Amino acid sequence: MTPAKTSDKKAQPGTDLGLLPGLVGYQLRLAQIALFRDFARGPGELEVTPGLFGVLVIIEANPDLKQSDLARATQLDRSTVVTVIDNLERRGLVERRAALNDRRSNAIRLTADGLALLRKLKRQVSQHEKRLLSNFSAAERETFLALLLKVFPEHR
Amino acid sequence: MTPAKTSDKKAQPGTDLGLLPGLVGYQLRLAQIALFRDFARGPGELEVTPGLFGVLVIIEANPDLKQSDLARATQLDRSTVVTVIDNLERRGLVERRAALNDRRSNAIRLTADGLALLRKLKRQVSQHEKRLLSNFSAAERETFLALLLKVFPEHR
DNA sequence: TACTGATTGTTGGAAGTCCAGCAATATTGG
DNA sequence: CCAATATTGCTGGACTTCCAACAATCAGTA
Repeated sequence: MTPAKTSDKKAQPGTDLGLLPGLVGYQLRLAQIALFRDFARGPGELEVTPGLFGVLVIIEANPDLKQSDLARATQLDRSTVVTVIDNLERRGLVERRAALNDRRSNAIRLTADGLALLRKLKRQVSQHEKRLLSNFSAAERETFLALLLKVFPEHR
Repeated sequence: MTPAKTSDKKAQPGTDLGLLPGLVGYQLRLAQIALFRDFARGPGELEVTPGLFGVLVIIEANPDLKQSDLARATQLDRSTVVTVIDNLERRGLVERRAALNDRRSNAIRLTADGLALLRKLKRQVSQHEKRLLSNFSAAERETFLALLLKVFPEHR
């Protein structure tokens, strides 16, 4: 959930990056940027960012979710979730209902359109992952995933 | 180079994350977010983001760098570099000089203050890396770095 | 039950980033 | 040498995100 459309930027080889390439933090950052740029790519490009995709998946998996819980699950601020849901609601992918037991909360759920889009997105994301890991063996993929989880274990 | 100060958000265990946790792209994203949040942490907190740190390192390693080259090296847009340099210049860490051979370009270099700050930052970043990899053996660190580089090899 | 404190969604303001387009300057081809 | 093209830094507008503060509502306690 950040800007970045589809510009094809490559690193400038002529420039000295100093100590950066040896920093795991730096490479993690670069990989994430590249990931974001690649996400929307591919034949059937749908107007969704990795963050929005995550939001839709979580809403599908947790019908009538509260916005605050969504915020916690996605690591977004509550106020950001307001904007995000505004966006998705305007596009008819999601709807806010009154929660049953709590008059403060909204119960968020996918609309039929939202569900249909999510189906397409899942296929697209699957392609994206394939592309991402095209150089990886199955074992490497597992190792990579395990190491990523190890970075900040307290956060999951 | 993104917002995010120091809020202590943890994942909500009660919420089903669906297929997300199995996606390398998702875990990469999460790790990057956690990385960002941790970056400024620590005893001597200096007001710099990972992105700004990278900018300073590159400027130090390439005296009289042009803004456009900086943009390519940092994967930022040229217009974003304008803002970033404005910021650093206002803080007296960096200066724009007229380039010698090209009247369009600026030659960016660190000021004495910038260099001094960068020294401190390097120590801080080193601590950050240690924290980041506190659960990693040396071999795991190497493996992790190698796998990160493998994600989008065409970009380096 | 009535207070006190927490939680929920929202708004407003700030920051960082992107893209499209601009004028000034460089570079290249005829 | 000149015209066409490319590059450079910059501005303006749009997004996304954050934080701080708020009113409404809920939950726990005296």
